[in-house]
Amino acid sequence: MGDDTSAPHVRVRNRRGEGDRLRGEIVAAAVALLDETGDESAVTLRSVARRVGIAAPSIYRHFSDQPAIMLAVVRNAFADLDEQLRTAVEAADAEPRERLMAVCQGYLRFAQAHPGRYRTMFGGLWAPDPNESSVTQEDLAALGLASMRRLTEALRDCVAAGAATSTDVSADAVALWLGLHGLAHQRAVALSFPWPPDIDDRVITALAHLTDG
Amino acid sequence: MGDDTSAPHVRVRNRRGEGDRLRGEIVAAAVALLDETGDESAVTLRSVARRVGIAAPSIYRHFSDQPAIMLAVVRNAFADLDEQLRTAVEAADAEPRERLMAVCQGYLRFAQAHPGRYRTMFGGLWAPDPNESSVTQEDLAALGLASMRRLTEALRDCVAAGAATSTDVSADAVALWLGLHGLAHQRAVALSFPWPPDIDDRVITALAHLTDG
DNA sequence: TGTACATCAGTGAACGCGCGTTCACTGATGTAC
DNA sequence: TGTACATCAGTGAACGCGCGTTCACTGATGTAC
Repeated sequence: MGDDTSAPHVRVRNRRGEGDRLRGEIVAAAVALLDETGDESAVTLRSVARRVGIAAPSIYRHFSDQPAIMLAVVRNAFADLDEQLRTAVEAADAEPRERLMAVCQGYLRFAQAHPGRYRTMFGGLWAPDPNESSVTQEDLAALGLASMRRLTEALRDCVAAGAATSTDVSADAVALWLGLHGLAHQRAVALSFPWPPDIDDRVITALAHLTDG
Repeated sequence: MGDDTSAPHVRVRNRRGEGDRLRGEIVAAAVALLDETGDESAVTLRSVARRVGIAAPSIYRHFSDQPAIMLAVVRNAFADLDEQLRTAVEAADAEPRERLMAVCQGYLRFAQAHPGRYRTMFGGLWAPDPNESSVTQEDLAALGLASMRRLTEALRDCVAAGAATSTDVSADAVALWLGLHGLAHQRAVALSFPWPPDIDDRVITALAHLTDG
């Protein structure tokens, strides 16, 4: 569990022309630190460098500063989340209600499997200062859009099939996401909480306006 | 806006026997820093001391270490939240549906008015390490209970009056809280988000299983 | 009423630490001739 | 095929900073006699 025992990891320098590999290693190390500690502030430039097995200044070849690493981690996490939702919906059978449940459960599973990453994605603290960052506001707002879209489509299909009674799919999809987020976030955070056994279904069914059966 | 212009604040030393006043000033300063920056990590022992106008070591007379300040801030915030819910429900008229809406709106108003404090209360990062803190796990779990209770009671009254169709009030109150939390947290965090105009009612009505009208 | 003294409220200097960042550098390796 | 050299991948030492915490202290003030 000590830093010395994990990853003694004698790193071999990348071949000439393949220096960009290090970028990926840096992000992976940051993600690992985040998942292990669950604490954003444990992901420092120096801790990441130690984890990768390089000198701290080597990071500057790939990231302009420390917040840039966090930004890459978050982008990466949103891509992972969307990928998980995609495979969840593909694995489900054709029935719209099943597909919606699959998307929702996939979302909750992601949060439960990676609580540190989830908290960071939606915690807002990693966000670069808009005054001195080149990352635009729209750029950030777009991050959750892909997942939101999957949820909206799944809900729309339910309504079309008569499995849900929503009369404003876009707005209800947002409401449904808020419920999932509340659930996912609290699970990612709470040490103990009096969870009712069927809380997932309870939240999803109510917010999606699913019909009985 | 600079630290030098705000609070030049020549502090007068407390009278003998009234040293405990400083404890309150320290918590108030920590809350102010949290509300202003929205960032937990900006609340350091030294920044709090600067804000109060005392030397950093003076804090040790009242708090054993830095996490102890955060714990006091969080306890204080939960007490404030419950107080706000109490007055909200008192101000509402007798109709159960109105009272439930008042509790929910009071909750959302608190989060919107104090986003930094809200994030900290439910962010889990301030939590003292259970291994080296005397604060018990139950102690922490009890923090949100008072507010949860108010929500449950309001929902129960709705069901009794036929204004809501829940068949498991305790579980549905948790579900309702999760929706409120998702909403409150996302509002406290997001720089921009495509909020549907009636999102509050949409979330509350669905999760509380309110009947129409 | 006067005075010695214990206590209280708070200070100032110093410590070691990990942090982000800079700077000038090193040594291996692909490439141009 | 040989070789000079530009480039690339990464280093090591150092900087100033703010942090939490410790230590021995100071000076005002209430209290006991």
